[in-house]
Amino acid sequence: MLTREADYAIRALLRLAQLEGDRVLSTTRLAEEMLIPYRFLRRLTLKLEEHGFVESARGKHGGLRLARPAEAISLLDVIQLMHPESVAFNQCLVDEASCARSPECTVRRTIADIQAEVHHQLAGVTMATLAAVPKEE
Amino acid sequence: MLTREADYAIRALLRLAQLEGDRVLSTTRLAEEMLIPYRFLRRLTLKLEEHGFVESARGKHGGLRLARPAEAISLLDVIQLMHPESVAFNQCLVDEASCARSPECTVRRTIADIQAEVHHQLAGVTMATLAAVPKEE
DNA sequence: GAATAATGATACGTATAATGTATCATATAA
DNA sequence: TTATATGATACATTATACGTATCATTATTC
Repeated sequence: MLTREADYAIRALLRLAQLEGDRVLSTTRLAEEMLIPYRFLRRLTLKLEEHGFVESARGKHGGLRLARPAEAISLLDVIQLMHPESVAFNQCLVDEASCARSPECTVRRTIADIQAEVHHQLAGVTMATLAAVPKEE
Repeated sequence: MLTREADYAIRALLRLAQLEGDRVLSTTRLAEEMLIPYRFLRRLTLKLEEHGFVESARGKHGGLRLARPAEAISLLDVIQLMHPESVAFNQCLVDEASCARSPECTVRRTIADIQAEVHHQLAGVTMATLAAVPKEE
């Protein structure tokens, strides 16, 4: 399950992907448009900036823009940044030492295969993909 | 991420799937063999029984066995019983009313598609599938 | 029939994390 | 110089995952 934080991050980045040129959008408007709690978004965008997903302009008429092409930001990227565990399918696939069983155990291998497939799919959807969908949102 | 409860349930059912005939296995041994905390397993098996996954025999030499064929118990079945949220990929896919956005929003539809694919895969792996793997566990 | 070994049912405790809010500092445009 | 923006943290509140504990009931075996 996506956390709200990851969900909000995806929606915020999607909106920024829709901006033209090097326009910026303020966090205030971003929060309003995407129905995200303002203060939550503020904290969240700091992390996005820290990790090179967005750039910010301070002061009046400041705001945010993507720091890299929308094609270069996948759902997997965002989720792994915001909440790595939500794309891990079992504890042992995050922390090997957390499980006393064999690393080759049937359950682990089976779950790992499914996880790999999901990661592949999540990596295939980028902010450009989402932004290209005729908007209904 | 699978919860420990779901993980344990899968491992317990897998072990029971390996029993021959209508043999039973006690919770004590099941816990030992599959490295599951005994009391946790006790509570967990009640739920499995309540929902028709296992049958129990009480008294001395009692224990548990599968209540239906191993082929008829998929990973999806078990996870959905133990922890439905862990196979839901977003809050809005569990509780429509939790989100004020359009049901047709891009993010929701995209995540829903990926969720459907994962469910398909989880439904394709049964306790019989797992039990058939040459054991290394 | 008493002792033993098993499950049935439920209640309790604790630590972590998700979600959201608040505060103060800093930068920039008009 | 004022207003509007972000930078950086700290705080509060639930919810829940995980594990433990307790008492009752059933069936086998000697």
